[in-house]
Amino acid sequence: MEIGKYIDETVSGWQEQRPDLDFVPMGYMLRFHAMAAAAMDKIQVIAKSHGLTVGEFDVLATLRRHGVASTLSPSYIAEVAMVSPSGLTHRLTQLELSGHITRIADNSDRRSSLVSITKSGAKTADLIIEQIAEQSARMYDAIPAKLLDQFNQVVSHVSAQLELDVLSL
Amino acid sequence: MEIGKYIDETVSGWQEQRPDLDFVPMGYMLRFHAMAAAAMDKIQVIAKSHGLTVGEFDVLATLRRHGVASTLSPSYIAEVAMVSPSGLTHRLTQLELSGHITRIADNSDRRSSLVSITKSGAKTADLIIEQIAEQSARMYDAIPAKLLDQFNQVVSHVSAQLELDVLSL
DNA sequence: ATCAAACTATTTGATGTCAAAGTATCTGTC
DNA sequence: GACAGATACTTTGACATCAAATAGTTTGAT
Repeated sequence: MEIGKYIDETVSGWQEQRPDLDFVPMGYMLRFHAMAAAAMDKIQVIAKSHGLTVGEFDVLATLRRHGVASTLSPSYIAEVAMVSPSGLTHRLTQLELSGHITRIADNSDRRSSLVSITKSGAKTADLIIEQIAEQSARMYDAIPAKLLDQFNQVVSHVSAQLELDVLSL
Repeated sequence: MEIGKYIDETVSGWQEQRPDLDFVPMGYMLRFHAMAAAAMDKIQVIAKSHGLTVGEFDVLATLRRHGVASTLSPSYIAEVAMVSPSGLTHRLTQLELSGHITRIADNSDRRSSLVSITKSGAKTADLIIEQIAEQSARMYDAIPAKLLDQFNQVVSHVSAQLELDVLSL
Protein backbone atom coordinates (compact mmCIF):
# COMPACT_ATOMS: atom_id res chain seq x y z
CA MET A 1 0.00 0.00 0.00
CA GLU A 2 1.10 3.54 -0.59
CA ILE A 3 2.56 5.45 2.31
CA GLY A 4 0.18 8.41 2.20
CA LYS A 5 -2.72 6.05 2.46
CA TYR A 6 -1.40 4.62 5.72
CA ILE A 7 -1.10 8.09 7.17
CA ASP A 8 -4.63 9.05 6.14
CA GLU A 9 -5.95 5.92 7.81
CA THR A 10 -3.91 6.51 10.92
CA VAL A 11 -5.23 10.03 11.29
CA SER A 12 -8.85 9.17 10.54
CA GLY A 13 -8.67 6.13 12.83
CA TRP A 14 -7.47 8.24 15.72
CA GLN A 15 -9.95 10.99 14.95
CA GLU A 16 -12.75 8.49 15.19
CA GLN A 17 -11.52 7.02 18.47
CA ARG A 18 -10.63 10.34 20.05
CA PRO A 19 -12.94 13.00 18.59
CA ASP A 20 -11.98 15.23 21.52
CA LEU A 21 -8.51 15.73 20.01
CA ASP A 22 -7.42 17.37 16.76
CA PHE A 23 -5.20 15.13 14.68
CA VAL A 24 -4.72 17.40 11.69
CA PRO A 25 -1.35 18.73 12.91
CA MET A 26 -0.18 15.21 13.69
CA GLY A 27 -1.06 14.31 10.12
CA TYR A 28 1.23 17.05 8.88
CA MET A 29 3.96 15.77 11.08
CA LEU A 30 3.54 12.18 9.91
CA ARG A 31 3.60 13.19 6.25
CA PHE A 32 6.61 15.30 6.95
CA HIS A 33 8.39 12.44 8.60
CA ALA A 34 7.49 9.98 5.87
CA MET A 35 8.98 12.27 3.26
CA ALA A 36 12.21 12.67 5.17
CA ALA A 37 12.41 8.93 5.71
CA ALA A 38 11.88 8.29 2.01
CA ALA A 39 14.64 10.73 1.14
CA MET A 40 16.94 9.08 3.65
CA ASP A 41 16.12 5.74 2.08
CA LYS A 42 17.42 7.01 -1.23
CA ILE A 43 20.65 8.09 0.37
CA GLN A 44 20.94 4.79 2.14
CA VAL A 45 20.64 2.95 -1.16
CA ILE A 46 23.27 5.18 -2.75
CA ALA A 47 25.72 4.74 0.13
CA LYS A 48 25.14 1.00 0.21
CA SER A 49 25.91 0.70 -3.50
CA HIS A 50 29.39 1.95 -2.57
CA GLY A 51 29.69 -0.39 0.38
CA LEU A 52 29.00 2.19 3.08
CA THR A 53 26.35 2.79 5.69
CA VAL A 54 24.86 6.27 5.81
CA GLY A 55 26.74 6.89 9.05
CA GLU A 56 30.04 5.88 7.52
CA PHE A 57 29.37 8.13 4.55
CA ASP A 58 28.61 10.97 6.94
CA VAL A 59 32.08 10.62 8.43
CA LEU A 60 33.74 10.28 5.05
CA ALA A 61 31.83 13.30 3.78
CA THR A 62 32.91 15.36 6.78
CA LEU A 63 36.52 14.63 5.94
CA ARG A 64 36.08 15.18 2.21
CA ARG A 65 34.40 18.53 2.48
CA HIS A 66 37.16 19.80 4.74
CA GLY A 67 39.50 19.23 1.82
CA VAL A 68 41.23 16.11 0.53
CA ALA A 69 44.35 16.82 2.60
CA SER A 70 42.62 17.69 5.87
CA THR A 71 43.21 15.87 9.12
CA LEU A 72 40.48 15.96 11.71
CA SER A 73 40.28 14.69 15.26
CA PRO A 74 37.72 12.01 16.13
CA SER A 75 36.15 14.38 18.68
CA TYR A 76 35.56 17.02 16.04
CA ILE A 77 34.07 14.53 13.61
CA ALA A 78 31.83 13.11 16.32
CA GLU A 79 30.50 16.56 17.11
CA VAL A 80 29.81 17.51 13.51
CA ALA A 81 28.33 14.12 12.62
CA MET A 82 26.31 14.12 15.85
CA VAL A 83 27.29 10.61 16.77
CA SER A 84 28.36 9.18 20.11
CA PRO A 85 32.06 8.64 20.74
CA SER A 86 31.58 4.89 20.67
CA GLY A 87 29.58 5.11 17.48
CA LEU A 88 32.33 7.11 15.87
CA THR A 89 35.05 4.68 16.90
CA HIS A 90 33.12 1.93 15.16
CA ARG A 91 32.61 3.96 12.00
CA LEU A 92 36.26 4.90 11.84
CA THR A 93 37.28 1.30 12.33
CA GLN A 94 35.08 0.21 9.43
CA LEU A 95 36.30 3.00 7.19
CA GLU A 96 39.90 2.17 8.03
CA LEU A 97 39.32 -1.50 7.24
CA SER A 98 37.92 -0.65 3.84
CA GLY A 99 40.83 1.69 3.17
CA HIS A 100 38.87 4.93 3.03
CA ILE A 101 40.63 6.65 5.92
CA THR A 102 43.83 6.39 7.93
CA ARG A 103 44.36 7.06 11.63
CA ILE A 104 47.70 8.49 12.67
CA ALA A 105 48.94 9.49 16.11
CA ASP A 106 48.73 13.12 17.12
CA ASN A 107 52.16 13.95 18.51
CA SER A 108 51.01 17.19 20.07
CA ASP A 109 48.35 15.40 22.11
CA ARG A 110 48.85 11.72 22.55
CA ARG A 111 45.35 11.12 23.84
CA SER A 112 44.06 11.97 20.40
CA SER A 113 44.61 10.88 16.84
CA LEU A 114 44.31 12.50 13.44
CA VAL A 115 42.04 11.08 10.79
CA SER A 116 42.69 11.69 7.12
CA ILE A 117 40.91 10.55 4.00
CA THR A 118 42.64 8.31 1.49
CA LYS A 119 42.56 8.71 -2.27
CA SER A 120 40.04 5.89 -2.52
CA GLY A 121 37.98 7.46 0.26
CA ALA A 122 37.89 10.82 -1.47
CA LYS A 123 36.94 9.19 -4.75
CA THR A 124 34.10 7.29 -3.09
CA ALA A 125 32.85 10.38 -1.25
CA ASP A 126 32.85 12.34 -4.50
CA LEU A 127 30.88 9.69 -6.34
CA ILE A 128 28.30 9.44 -3.57
CA ILE A 129 27.86 13.18 -3.13
CA GLU A 130 27.33 13.54 -6.86
CA GLN A 131 24.50 11.05 -6.70
CA ILE A 132 22.99 12.70 -3.63
CA ALA A 133 23.14 16.16 -5.21
CA GLU A 134 21.48 14.76 -8.30
CA GLN A 135 18.86 12.96 -6.25
CA SER A 136 18.08 16.08 -4.23
CA ALA A 137 17.83 18.17 -7.38
CA ARG A 138 15.36 15.71 -8.90
CA MET A 139 13.17 15.92 -5.84
CA TYR A 140 12.97 19.68 -5.76
CA ASP A 141 13.22 20.43 -9.46
CA ALA A 142 9.53 20.36 -10.10
CA ILE A 143 8.71 22.82 -7.35
CA PRO A 144 8.08 26.45 -8.32
CA ALA A 145 10.53 28.87 -6.70
CA LYS A 146 7.72 30.75 -5.00
CA LEU A 147 6.48 27.64 -3.27
CA LEU A 148 9.96 26.72 -2.16
CA ASP A 149 10.36 30.09 -0.53
CA GLN A 150 7.20 29.59 1.44
CA PHE A 151 8.27 26.09 2.31
CA ASN A 152 11.34 27.60 3.91
CA GLN A 153 9.16 29.90 5.95
CA VAL A 154 7.28 26.92 7.29
CA VAL A 155 10.51 25.17 8.14
CA SER A 156 11.64 28.26 10.02
CA HIS A 157 8.37 28.43 11.93
CA VAL A 158 8.49 24.82 12.95
CA SER A 159 12.19 24.92 13.78
CA ALA A 160 11.69 27.95 15.97
CA GLN A 161 8.86 26.22 17.79
CA LEU A 162 10.96 23.12 18.31
CA GLU A 163 13.78 25.21 19.73
CA LEU A 164 11.36 26.87 22.13
CA ASP A 165 10.22 23.47 23.28
CA VAL A 166 13.78 22.46 23.96
CA LEU A 167 14.19 25.45 26.22
CA SER A 168 10.95 24.75 28.04
CA LEU A 169 11.92 21.24 29.08
CA MET B 1 25.82 24.45 18.23
CA GLU B 2 22.49 24.91 16.59
CA ILE B 3 21.41 22.37 14.05
CA GLY B 4 20.77 24.83 11.21
CA LYS B 5 24.32 26.10 11.57
CA TYR B 6 25.73 22.63 10.96
CA ILE B 7 23.66 22.28 7.81
CA ASP B 8 24.76 25.67 6.49
CA GLU B 9 28.38 24.72 7.04
CA THR B 10 27.90 21.34 5.43
CA VAL B 11 26.37 22.88 2.33
CA SER B 12 28.91 25.69 2.01
CA GLY B 13 31.77 23.29 2.68
CA TRP B 14 30.67 21.02 -0.14
CA GLN B 15 29.96 23.94 -2.44
CA GLU B 16 33.51 25.10 -1.95
CA GLN B 17 35.02 21.70 -2.58
CA ARG B 18 32.77 20.83 -5.49
CA PRO B 19 31.75 24.07 -7.23
CA ASP B 20 30.70 21.99 -10.23
CA LEU B 21 27.68 20.70 -8.30
CA ASP B 22 24.65 22.53 -6.93
CA PHE B 23 24.07 21.83 -3.24
CA VAL B 24 21.08 24.07 -2.69
CA PRO B 25 18.55 21.24 -3.10
CA MET B 26 20.58 19.02 -0.79
CA GLY B 27 20.41 21.82 1.78
CA TYR B 28 16.63 21.80 1.59
CA MET B 29 16.65 18.08 2.07
CA LEU B 30 18.99 18.24 5.05
CA ARG B 31 16.93 20.92 6.76
CA PHE B 32 13.84 18.92 6.07
CA HIS B 33 15.36 15.82 7.56
CA ALA B 34 16.65 17.64 10.62
CA MET B 35 13.16 18.95 11.32
CA ALA B 36 11.61 15.54 11.02
CA ALA B 37 14.28 14.08 13.28
CA ALA B 38 13.67 16.78 15.88
CA ALA B 39 9.95 16.03 15.83
CA MET B 40 10.62 12.33 16.19
CA ASP B 41 12.88 13.11 19.13
CA LYS B 42 9.96 14.75 20.88
CA ILE B 43 7.83 11.69 20.33
CA GLN B 44 10.61 9.47 21.53
CA VAL B 45 10.85 11.44 24.77
CA ILE B 46 7.09 11.23 25.27
CA ALA B 47 7.01 7.48 24.64
CA LYS B 48 10.00 6.91 26.89
CA SER B 49 8.33 8.78 29.74
CA HIS B 50 5.69 6.06 29.61
CA GLY B 51 8.25 3.28 29.42
CA LEU B 52 7.87 2.58 25.71
CA THR B 53 10.05 2.82 22.63
CA VAL B 54 8.57 4.62 19.65
CA GLY B 55 8.23 1.27 17.88
CA GLU B 56 6.35 -0.21 20.79
CA PHE B 57 4.07 2.79 20.90
CA ASP B 58 3.44 2.42 17.19
CA VAL B 59 2.15 -1.09 17.80
CA LEU B 60 0.11 -0.05 20.81
CA ALA B 61 -1.32 2.88 18.86
CA THR B 62 -2.30 0.62 15.97
CA LEU B 63 -4.28 -1.52 18.38
CA ARG B 64 -5.81 1.43 20.21
CA ARG B 65 -7.04 3.26 17.15
CA HIS B 66 -8.76 0.13 15.92
CA GLY B 67 -10.89 0.31 19.05
CA VAL B 68 -10.24 -0.77 22.62
CA ALA B 69 -11.86 -4.16 22.00
CA SER B 70 -10.21 -4.95 18.70
CA THR B 71 -8.06 -8.00 18.09
CA LEU B 72 -5.49 -7.81 15.32
CA SER B 73 -3.17 -10.40 13.86
CA PRO B 74 0.61 -9.86 14.11
CA SER B 75 0.82 -9.91 10.30
CA TYR B 76 -1.63 -7.07 9.98
CA ILE B 77 0.13 -5.01 12.62
CA ALA B 78 3.50 -5.63 10.99
CA GLU B 79 2.17 -4.39 7.67
CA VAL B 80 0.61 -1.24 9.09
CA ALA B 81 3.56 -0.44 11.35
CA MET B 82 6.00 -1.22 8.52
CA VAL B 83 8.18 -3.39 10.68
CA SER B 84 9.74 -6.75 9.91
CA PRO B 85 8.12 -9.90 11.29
CA SER B 86 11.03 -10.44 13.64
CA GLY B 87 10.90 -6.85 14.78
CA LEU B 88 7.23 -7.16 15.52
CA THR B 89 7.67 -10.34 17.54
CA HIS B 90 10.11 -8.50 19.76
CA ARG B 91 7.82 -5.51 20.20
CA LEU B 92 4.87 -7.72 21.06
CA THR B 93 6.95 -9.64 23.55
CA GLN B 94 7.99 -6.44 25.28
CA LEU B 95 4.44 -5.06 25.30
CA GLU B 96 3.14 -8.34 26.68
CA LEU B 97 5.76 -8.33 29.44
CA SER B 98 4.74 -4.84 30.48
CA GLY B 99 1.09 -5.83 30.48
CA HIS B 100 -0.04 -3.58 27.65
CA ILE B 101 -1.24 -6.32 25.33
CA THR B 102 -2.25 -9.97 25.45
CA ARG B 103 -1.65 -12.66 22.86
CA ILE B 104 -4.31 -15.33 22.55
CA ALA B 105 -4.46 -18.27 20.19
CA ASP B 106 -6.48 -17.95 17.02
CA ASN B 107 -8.61 -21.06 16.92
CA SER B 108 -9.54 -20.62 13.31
CA ASP B 109 -5.88 -20.56 12.25
CA ARG B 110 -3.45 -22.05 14.69
CA ARG B 111 -0.39 -20.62 12.97
CA SER B 112 -1.59 -17.21 13.99
CA SER B 113 -2.53 -15.41 17.14
CA LEU B 114 -4.76 -12.52 18.06
CA VAL B 115 -3.37 -9.50 19.79
CA SER B 116 -5.57 -7.33 21.95
CA ILE B 117 -4.85 -4.26 24.02
CA THR B 118 -5.28 -4.34 27.78
CA LYS B 119 -6.91 -1.66 29.87
CA SER B 120 -3.50 -0.41 30.96
CA GLY B 121 -2.30 -0.47 27.35
CA ALA B 122 -5.25 1.58 26.17
CA LYS B 123 -4.76 4.06 28.99
CA THR B 124 -1.09 4.44 28.13
CA ALA B 125 -1.80 4.83 24.41
CA ASP B 126 -4.39 7.49 25.16
CA LEU B 127 -2.03 9.45 27.37
CA ILE B 128 0.75 9.33 24.80
CA ILE B 129 -1.42 10.27 21.85
CA GLU B 130 -2.77 13.23 23.79
CA GLN B 131 0.76 14.48 24.29
CA ILE B 132 1.67 13.87 20.66
CA ALA B 133 -1.41 15.69 19.40
CA GLU B 134 -0.58 18.58 21.69
CA GLN B 135 3.05 18.58 20.61
CA SER B 136 2.08 18.54 16.93
CA ALA B 137 -0.36 21.35 17.45
CA ARG B 138 2.30 23.45 19.15
CA MET B 139 4.65 22.95 16.25
CA TYR B 140 2.17 24.06 13.62
CA ASP B 141 0.02 26.46 15.61
CA ALA B 142 1.84 29.64 14.72
CA ILE B 143 1.85 28.99 10.99
CA PRO B 144 -0.69 30.90 8.89
CA ALA B 145 -3.16 28.65 7.11
CA LYS B 146 -2.08 29.88 3.71
CA LEU B 147 1.55 28.95 4.33
CA LEU B 148 0.54 25.55 5.58
CA ASP B 149 -1.45 25.01 2.43
CA GLN B 150 1.57 25.78 0.32
CA PHE B 151 3.71 23.59 2.49
CA ASN B 152 1.38 20.75 1.68
CA GLN B 153 1.80 21.44 -1.99
CA VAL B 154 5.55 21.12 -1.61
CA VAL B 155 5.14 17.86 0.23
CA SER B 156 2.92 16.59 -2.56
CA HIS B 157 5.45 17.61 -5.19
CA VAL B 158 8.31 15.94 -3.46
CA SER B 159 6.30 12.86 -2.60
CA ALA B 160 5.27 12.49 -6.21
CA GLN B 161 8.88 12.76 -7.32
CA LEU B 162 9.93 10.15 -4.79
CA GLU B 163 7.22 7.79 -6.03
CA LEU B 164 8.47 8.24 -9.59
CA ASP B 165 11.96 7.37 -8.48
CA VAL B 166 10.73 4.21 -6.86
CA LEU B 167 9.23 3.12 -10.15
CA SER B 168 12.39 3.92 -12.04
CA LEU B 169 14.57 1.63 -9.98
C1' DA C 1 56.29 19.61 41.46
C1' DT C 2 52.28 17.10 42.56
C1' DC C 3 48.04 15.40 41.93
C1' DA C 4 43.13 15.78 41.22
C1' DA C 5 40.06 16.77 37.60
C1' DA C 6 39.14 17.07 32.78
C1' DC C 7 39.66 15.25 28.36
C1' DT C 8 40.13 11.64 24.31
C1' DA C 9 39.35 7.58 22.43
C1' DT C 10 38.20 2.75 23.05
C1' DT C 11 35.93 -1.19 25.11
C1' DT C 12 31.99 -3.41 27.02
C1' DG C 13 27.24 -4.41 27.49
C1' DA C 14 22.68 -3.49 26.07
C1' DT C 15 19.06 -2.38 22.71
C1' DG C 16 16.19 -2.27 18.56
C1' DT C 17 16.20 -3.66 14.15
C1' DC C 18 16.44 -6.79 9.97
C1' DA C 19 17.44 -10.97 7.01
C1' DA C 20 17.42 -15.64 6.85
C1' DA C 21 16.51 -20.03 8.78
C1' DG C 22 13.29 -22.74 11.37
C1' DT C 23 8.71 -24.63 13.05
C1' DA C 24 4.05 -25.29 12.82
C1' DT C 25 -0.08 -24.99 10.20
C1' DC C 26 -3.03 -24.42 6.29
C1' DT C 27 -4.54 -24.92 1.28
C1' DG C 28 -5.10 -26.54 -3.20
C1' DT C 29 -4.24 -30.05 -6.45
C1' DC C 30 -3.71 -34.56 -7.91
C1' DG D 1 -6.41 -38.38 1.43
C1' DA D 2 -1.59 -37.18 0.65
C1' DC D 3 1.65 -33.91 -0.07
C1' DA D 4 3.99 -29.82 -2.17
C1' DG D 5 3.94 -25.22 -1.60
C1' DA D 6 2.30 -21.20 0.77
C1' DT D 7 1.61 -18.79 5.07
C1' DA D 8 2.33 -17.03 10.09
C1' DC D 9 5.04 -16.41 13.55
C1' DT D 10 9.47 -17.21 16.12
C1' DT D 11 14.33 -17.92 16.56
C1' DT D 12 18.97 -17.00 15.40
C1' DG D 13 22.72 -14.29 13.95
C1' DA D 14 24.35 -9.94 12.49
C1' DC D 15 24.72 -4.99 12.80
C1' DA D 16 24.67 0.05 13.95
C1' DT D 17 24.06 2.58 17.65
C1' DC D 18 24.34 4.44 22.50
C1' DA D 19 25.46 4.75 27.59
C1' DA D 20 28.59 3.61 30.90
C1' DA D 21 32.97 1.98 32.31
C1' DT D 22 37.91 2.10 31.21
C1' DA D 23 42.77 3.57 30.16
C1' DG D 24 45.93 6.80 28.92
C1' DT D 25 47.10 11.77 28.65
C1' DT D 26 46.92 16.61 29.63
C1' DT D 27 45.84 20.67 32.39
C1' DG D 28 45.39 23.57 36.19
C1' DA D 29 45.42 24.63 41.02
C1' DT D 30 47.93 24.59 44.99
